[in-house]
Amino acid sequence: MIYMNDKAFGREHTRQLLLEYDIRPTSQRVEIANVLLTQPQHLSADQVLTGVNRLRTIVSKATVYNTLNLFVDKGLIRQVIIDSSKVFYDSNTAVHHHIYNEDTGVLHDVEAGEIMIENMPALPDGTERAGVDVIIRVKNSS
Amino acid sequence: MIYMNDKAFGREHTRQLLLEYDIRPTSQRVEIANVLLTQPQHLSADQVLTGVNRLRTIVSKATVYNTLNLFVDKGLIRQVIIDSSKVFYDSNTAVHHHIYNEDTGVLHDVEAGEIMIENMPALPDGTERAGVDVIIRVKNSS
DNA sequence: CTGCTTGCAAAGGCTTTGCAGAACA
DNA sequence: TGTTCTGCAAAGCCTTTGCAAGCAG
Repeated sequence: MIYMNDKAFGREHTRQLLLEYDIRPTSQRVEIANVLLTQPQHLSADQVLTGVNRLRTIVSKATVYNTLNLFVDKGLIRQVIIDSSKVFYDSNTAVHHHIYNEDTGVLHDVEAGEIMIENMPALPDGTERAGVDVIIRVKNSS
Repeated sequence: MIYMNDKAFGREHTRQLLLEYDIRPTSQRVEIANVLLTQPQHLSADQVLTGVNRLRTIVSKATVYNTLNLFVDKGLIRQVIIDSSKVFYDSNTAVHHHIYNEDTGVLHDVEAGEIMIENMPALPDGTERAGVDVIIRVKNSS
């Protein structure tokens, strides 16, 4: 299992990481992965696009979208859905939850161990658990 | 009228409900609220549009969107965000959570009492809780 | 060679908005 | 009368897709 901290190293490590996730490490994919691993954890597709082309245009918009979808499919990152117009890509694939400030748009991580969910209800017949998302929504106290 | 002869949610009842939420009960709003209250609980904007115009066109698309946003702002309904392309409007305003079947797209309610969340983490300074969303994602067992 | 990848532009889907006319207090 | 609503069409946003050219194995 790869842990967060192991991900943020140089390009060679990024290449290895992609290979471990069965992703061919093209130069664009390495750059995108590097942005995700180096920047603050929660980035929108547009932020990734901006980050990767900071110095000069390296990757097209279409490739950013396609690559992010690929990474999600392969399990390298996961989507965090906050509201209908805000999809974030989270390079922390460990089980954890989120606190979202509705006023500022800031998203915080909450370690899985910090929240105890008990009495998990019975799942519908023929189904098994795929994941649990907890989003604690906060607002600035007035 | 139509198939909505449900006595529990007659037009007069709906009108009163809107007034309680500080919403002026125009005819369009009453129709939209009626659809939300008599149909299965989780509807997309498009499903609301279809439902309300089932027999003949009563409400425009723009008004459906504007009205749903108004209802959310006023607290009459709430949004349930499943993924970036699936926003549902939930007329169950009681605190509760959801089970989402990723294979079938079916959304189930979970009574708040069925899940115990303990050790709620400290919130960031200057913020107060606005709500907690829990989505249990399941898939069909293979 | 053959199959992936990439990038551009175009297409899509969903939602919001500008504005004029209608409804309502 | 002055506000508030509604509906149409247009505009906006974000994301995906078609297709031709570029690369990799």
